[in-house]
Amino acid sequence: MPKSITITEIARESGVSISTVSRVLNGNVPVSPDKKERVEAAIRKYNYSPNALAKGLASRQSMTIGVILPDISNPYFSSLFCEIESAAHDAGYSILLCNTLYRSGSDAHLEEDYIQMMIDKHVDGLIIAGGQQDLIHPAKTYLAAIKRAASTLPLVMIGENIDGISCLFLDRERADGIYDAVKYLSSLGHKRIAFLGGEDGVKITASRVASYKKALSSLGLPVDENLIVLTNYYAQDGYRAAGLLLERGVSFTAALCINDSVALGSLRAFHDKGLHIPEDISLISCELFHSSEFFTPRITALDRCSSRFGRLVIQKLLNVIQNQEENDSLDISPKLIVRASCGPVPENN
Amino acid sequence: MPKSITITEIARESGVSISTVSRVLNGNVPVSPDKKERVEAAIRKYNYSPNALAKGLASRQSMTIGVILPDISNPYFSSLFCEIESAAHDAGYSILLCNTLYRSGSDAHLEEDYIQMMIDKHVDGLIIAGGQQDLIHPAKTYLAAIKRAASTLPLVMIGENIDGISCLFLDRERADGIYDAVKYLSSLGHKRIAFLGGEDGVKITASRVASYKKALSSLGLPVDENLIVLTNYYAQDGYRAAGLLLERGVSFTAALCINDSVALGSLRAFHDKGLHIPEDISLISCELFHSSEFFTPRITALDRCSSRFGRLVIQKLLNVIQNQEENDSLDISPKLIVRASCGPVPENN
DNA sequence: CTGAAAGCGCTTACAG
DNA sequence: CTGAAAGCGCTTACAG
Repeated sequence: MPKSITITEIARESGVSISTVSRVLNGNVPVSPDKKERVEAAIRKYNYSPNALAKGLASRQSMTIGVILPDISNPYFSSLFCEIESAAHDAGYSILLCNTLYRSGSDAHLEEDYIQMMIDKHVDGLIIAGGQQDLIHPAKTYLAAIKRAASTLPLVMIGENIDGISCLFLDRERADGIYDAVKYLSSLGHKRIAFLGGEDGVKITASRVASYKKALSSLGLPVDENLIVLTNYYAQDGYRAAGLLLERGVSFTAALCINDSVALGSLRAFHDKGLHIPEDISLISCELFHSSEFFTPRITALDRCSSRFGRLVIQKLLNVIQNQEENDSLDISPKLIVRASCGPVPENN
Repeated sequence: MPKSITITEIARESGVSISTVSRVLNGNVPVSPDKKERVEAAIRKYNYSPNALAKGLASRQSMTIGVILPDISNPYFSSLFCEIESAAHDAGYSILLCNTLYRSGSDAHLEEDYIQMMIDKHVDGLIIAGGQQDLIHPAKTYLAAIKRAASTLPLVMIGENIDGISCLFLDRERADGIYDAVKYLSSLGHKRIAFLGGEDGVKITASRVASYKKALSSLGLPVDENLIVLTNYYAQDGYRAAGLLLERGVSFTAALCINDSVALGSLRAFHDKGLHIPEDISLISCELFHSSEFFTPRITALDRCSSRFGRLVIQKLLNVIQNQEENDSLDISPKLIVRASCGPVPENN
């Protein structure tokens, strides 16, 4: 690869000092028009563009933001990421993305390593979504890594507060959504409502299950642990959860699925057993991705405004990095999008 | 934020020169055991980790690989990315990801800007998937940017060869898959087979449509332009394409969809018009993502081994970066996964 | 408005 | 095996 030309060449070519070239490049200090013009001509002539590594080292700003998440192929994370990337790019930052593949008890890459890597690369800010922070009991080494990161750079964690870590926690979880969903099912006459998908030991799951139980109780409906089947967050997990529920032989007429992917898998599993939605079973997704409106039937779902939330996240981080005022508060309360997957309780129930 | 400690502190603390610290850090040059031990102790004591920016500047290796793609929320790109990221991480590289949001004629971020940014950040290698390179006629400025990148760093383009650009082109497209799909439909008695989704002016679409036409001809089936509806690559585009096809009022008994997302949308559109799959219409997806096996009905689809392809891409790039031997050739010929979305031609046809 | 100089935190010949 | 020195390509007080 050819050696790229540097600020020194541009300075020589235009007969000024490198300081002056730097000044026209950054445009923050006045430069005399004629010198400015000569420098700009040289820049154009050589198609010069400054080395961001050198610039970052000297200015202590890498103009890079780090994002660590477990699985970019999960629609929740990818839509979050798109918002973050887009706004970051508009602000002049590029994104270092780490996909940890974290799943509890799997052979994932270590999140701690990724966090250290972000520190080493001197990102100007770091966003961590998902992963061990969502565990009710994260590993000590993970917490230590988070703490170290928080003391080194602006850090935004997408999730619940963790004691002893001082950084910005942004929690998208809102309890009211689940209540609305259960109430809607209840209004259709459903009494035995299952909960499918999500993962044991994970905060989001625990909190949604808790909201579900609370909603049932407050509506005078029975809470039955046999109606809760936790697996994971993907279509295959919805398929498995629905299958397990049916195997248990408990009666139910409706189910909450933790998200669209799980709803898709559950749909498939019920269909395989000859059960129809919504005639036999009513289904609601607790978190809408972009696809559920195309399922058959179209799935009633909670819209948690993930994409707007992504914008909030990056805005808050940029505010911290740039020492700016807070300006935005955002309504991300979940909204129930009623579609075709719920119906009245079947007659024989 | 506190000032992070540097190699100088470690050198002072352990009573050696920074050269020696550098040597134990990189472990390529022999260092006496006692000094080595003292340095390592100091490193542990201060939890020291070298500044990757400074290291990159001095060593001319940023240990970063750039990936530019149009939409990470598209399952094709996200699964490709996951493979790339994982293998890159194993080799010690981190990934700078740019999501250009490129769609022909949209207000996307300029791909040229992203390419320049990658050059500025001195990535050790760059992978470009999708975007303007897939157009039959890319813009001149885009081609110029690609050319500049190719002359500056190791570049892998995922797509067809472009004249005048010397970099590694890796094309995943294989003609035989489409033929197999059409032949399978033909064997079920279908004669009027539609093509849904994809985008006009885009190479992949053009090549799949060409393969489709060629397959029809070679099987003695009629080619009818009215049976081809190009829109785009997402579920909503499949929905729209199927709707447009029905509006045209041409008769058909089967359809090829350009990918799983389009198949999902088409499925929904046909269902809305009271048409059943596979009883009324047989459907095949020309590119499998992870979800079609959960659709109702399960969709017969071509498996193009995208994830294995991702591994190939990063391996080739690393080979170039590290001047290594080529070792891997990979079978990525498409395989038809027969599921439940195709049936015999309805009797009245 | 401008240049010389020091510095950002590393690596890498070079001489020993 | 080891240290002093130059250098990577920028920025940023400092003095004028």
